[in-house]
Amino acid sequence: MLELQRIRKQKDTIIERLAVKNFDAKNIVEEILALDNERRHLQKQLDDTLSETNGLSKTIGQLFKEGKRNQAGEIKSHSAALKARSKTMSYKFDEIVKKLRSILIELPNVPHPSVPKGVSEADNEIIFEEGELPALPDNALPHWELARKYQIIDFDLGSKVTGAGFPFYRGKGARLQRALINFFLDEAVAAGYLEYQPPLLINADSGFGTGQLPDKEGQMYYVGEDKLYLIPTAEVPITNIYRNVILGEDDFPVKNVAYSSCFRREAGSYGKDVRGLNRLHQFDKVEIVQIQHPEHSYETLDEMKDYVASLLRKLELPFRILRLCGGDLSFTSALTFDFEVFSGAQKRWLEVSSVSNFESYQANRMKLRFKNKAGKTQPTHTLNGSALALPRIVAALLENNQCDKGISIPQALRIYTGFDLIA
RNA sequence: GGAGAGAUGGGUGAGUGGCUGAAACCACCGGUUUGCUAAACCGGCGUACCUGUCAAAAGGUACCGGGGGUUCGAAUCCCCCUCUCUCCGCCA
Repeated sequence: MLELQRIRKQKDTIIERLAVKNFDAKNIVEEILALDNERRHLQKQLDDTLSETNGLSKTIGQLFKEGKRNQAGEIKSHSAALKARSKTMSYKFDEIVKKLRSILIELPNVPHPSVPKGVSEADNEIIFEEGELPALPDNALPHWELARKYQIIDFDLGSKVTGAGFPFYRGKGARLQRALINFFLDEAVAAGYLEYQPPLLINADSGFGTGQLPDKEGQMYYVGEDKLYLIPTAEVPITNIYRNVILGEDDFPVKNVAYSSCFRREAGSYGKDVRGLNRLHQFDKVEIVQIQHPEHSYETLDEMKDYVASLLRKLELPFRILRLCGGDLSFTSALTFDFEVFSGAQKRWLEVSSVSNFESYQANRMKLRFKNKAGKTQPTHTLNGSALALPRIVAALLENNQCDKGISIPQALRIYTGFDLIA
């Protein structure tokens, strides 16, 4: 949610920049400003009336003490009339505030100046590429066939027990999962992140805080019996730790990491993109979250970007970094870098991480603030990134490292897997 | 799941209808004193919105878990919800 003050001050800039996201903000911004004016006007009226009533009440108390009951009675009736009036005003005021808020949350975050205009992922800007694409023989197998061949992931069994998109990992496949999780967590802790193990279900307030609700409600699994949602990413519980929190300047940067299973309904997904591990309803991910002073958040974004790159380098996977264009940028993000690894047999780039700066958009929404040097509270900036999402990493590892003897494990992972080869 | 108790500012905790945005103490910040540290003393110390202003100062309103009600007036009385604690039951 954008700050109202900012909309008041930078109306034109905001409209201009949101155009990069292909969002026509003109009308909505005008409406917000009109409602805001109305709200302020009403509040002034209401406050004045309440102030008058408070004054009268004090007088009544005084008169009662002095035993002047008759006089008090007169004022009482006046006060009662005022009260009725303030009640009507307050009702109207609440309506306006509610409406203002509901419109305010429809306004997406303003993209950073470096975000290129564009309508789809085709317009994303490749800013970095590293590693050699694997030269696999023509008979190289896609990961879902390798998974079957070596009996390390069972998709059919998942379908039987749960449904499509809920695979079983088995034997060395399961061990590989565990190895990756430990590898990612250890790396993050070494980089200064504090490890958390979050709840996998969250309440509606938390869903709202990070922006999953109300707009992406259909993407989360909902446990109606208890009014809880399964987390689509650890970002939600980890960032919401700081909902309604006021930090000190000394607390920056807050660096947290968490492994969690992630649950996504992925309603509407279909086709070749979703085969095998490419898109699942349940998957594992290690997520890094930082909370930073607004002046330093972009340095932090770079730091996180470099960190994710270091992981892929250690896994010896060819990868590239994309700067998302306006059209592909999420509702809440100001700037996002996507990481893609090349999966040799599918001959496709697969997204394995998304590192974003939300600036104050999430923080303002969840009232995460800090006291600045001047002693005023202002929203912090929040950032997060996957480091990393497992399934597509596994897909690329399996496909790229396949050879006659089996699938070889990259050096960095071997101390975690305890084996060099899946055969 | 059953029974009971409770929820007050960063913390402890007072407050059962008006003079309480809230005592006191601790923590914290500033100052005085002081070889240094400590102690002592003095002062400050919540959040949001509105008015005001170049900015401030100043003022107003709301907030004592959340929502609603009674009353001229509610932290204080009533109703609902949430959460916490204790005991019992169940259980990884």
